[in-house]
Amino acid sequence: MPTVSSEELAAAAGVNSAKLRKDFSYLGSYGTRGVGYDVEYLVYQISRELGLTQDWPVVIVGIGNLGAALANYGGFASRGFRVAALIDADPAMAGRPVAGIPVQHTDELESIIRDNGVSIGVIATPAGAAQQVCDRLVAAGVTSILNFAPTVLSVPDGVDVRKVDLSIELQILAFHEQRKAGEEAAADTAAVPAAPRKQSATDQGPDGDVPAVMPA
Amino acid sequence: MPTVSSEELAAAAGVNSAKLRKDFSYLGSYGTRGVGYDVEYLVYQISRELGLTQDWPVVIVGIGNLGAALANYGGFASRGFRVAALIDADPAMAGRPVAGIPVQHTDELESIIRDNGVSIGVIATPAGAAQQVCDRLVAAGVTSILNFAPTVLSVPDGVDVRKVDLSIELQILAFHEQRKAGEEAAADTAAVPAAPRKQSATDQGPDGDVPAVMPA
DNA sequence: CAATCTTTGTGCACGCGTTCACAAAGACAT
DNA sequence: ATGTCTTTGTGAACGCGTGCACAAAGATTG
Repeated sequence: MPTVSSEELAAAAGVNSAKLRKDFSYLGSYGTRGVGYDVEYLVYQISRELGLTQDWPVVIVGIGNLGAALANYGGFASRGFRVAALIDADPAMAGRPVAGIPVQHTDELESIIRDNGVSIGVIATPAGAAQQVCDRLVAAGVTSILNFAPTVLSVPDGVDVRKVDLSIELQILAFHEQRKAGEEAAADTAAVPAAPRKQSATDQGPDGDVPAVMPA
Repeated sequence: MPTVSSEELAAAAGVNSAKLRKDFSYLGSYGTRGVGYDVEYLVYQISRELGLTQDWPVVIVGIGNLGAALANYGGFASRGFRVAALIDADPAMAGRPVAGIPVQHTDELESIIRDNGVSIGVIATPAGAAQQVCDRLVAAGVTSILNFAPTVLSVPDGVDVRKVDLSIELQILAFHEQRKAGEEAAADTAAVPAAPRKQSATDQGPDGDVPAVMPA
């Protein structure tokens, strides 16, 4: 029986072994003292807790470049997600297969959701269409939405929305890049608004540590 | 002069006003007591601290669906990012414009990086090509990499890598969805590995609060 | 100019999460 | 079976971040 100790796992993940054990203990007492954790059993228990052992039918609405990329993305199937349907508002797209799945027209959105028992929807439409699509998804019974459109969606209570902004990660990289470069960078060309009046003692440009407002 | 108070901002963002003021204080003393923060000045200071006032040339490598989606993404330009070049290994792609930018062949990767002073690279290639592309980017002088390929990249010290896994957000939604549904869900069909031996008192399936291992 | 009122900036205390440290559990050797 | 050795599971302490509460600052009014 292949096993791992919390110490090994912690070293591999770069975290504290005690924290790892405490986290595992929330799932139950699956380890064996003096031996460690049975790998296969542990993997199954974590998978189950995370919902990876269930089959989640999802629909992707908006089959542009991004929607097509998502449909082709291999990581979904391996984590229990099944693309139940691809939906697009363009009639010219209807019937055309993307990633082996025929695109269906928006008119059929409601019936697709109901027939497949879909509870998770992915929105990859232009910003302008996102809220409307969102409303229809929710009305048809979807309770979780992954939003790639650059809009804040408003939904009723009980519906979860997660927004993915593809430029945020880039922004974080740029933030660190800026600090790597030090403050040798030339003053930038953008107009600098005048300070409101006073000359604060601490008003001396970026310096010191990473501000708490920035994600790590 | 239009101003905002920390109270107004905190209410809008749904956070504590004291924390917001403390965060702002890391950037310097930009508020005026009795009045609030000068909006224009505050926006500029935050933008500068986050690196939004600089111009960041980036290259996108791998112009498939995802690469094309990124090239077309409007959010980049508005945040100081400029797509300096699109690069693909397929000779058939070379010269073809995507989002108004001609695709260039991988052979030119090094010269593109050097000529444009690119320090941030985006990898949207298949998993198999990612590490090789990464190595070439780093050798050419790139020090920050945004990786959309489903692989863990290894890089020398001093190079930042951020990995974007499009299915992680979906997984988080599924996790919450599972909890919404309660434990009424039928036992799933996957084979359940036998418990190693003992019958633990706490081994009674998911229950209680959200485990600390799960992101919020 | 003095008094008042608003809002910032921050010291301090509280609470939560991480880490330490160890007793209990169980495997394994003798 | 008894003892030793490894590793878990967790109580307790520590440290950090959040939020409270207030003094200081400055605008505004009479």
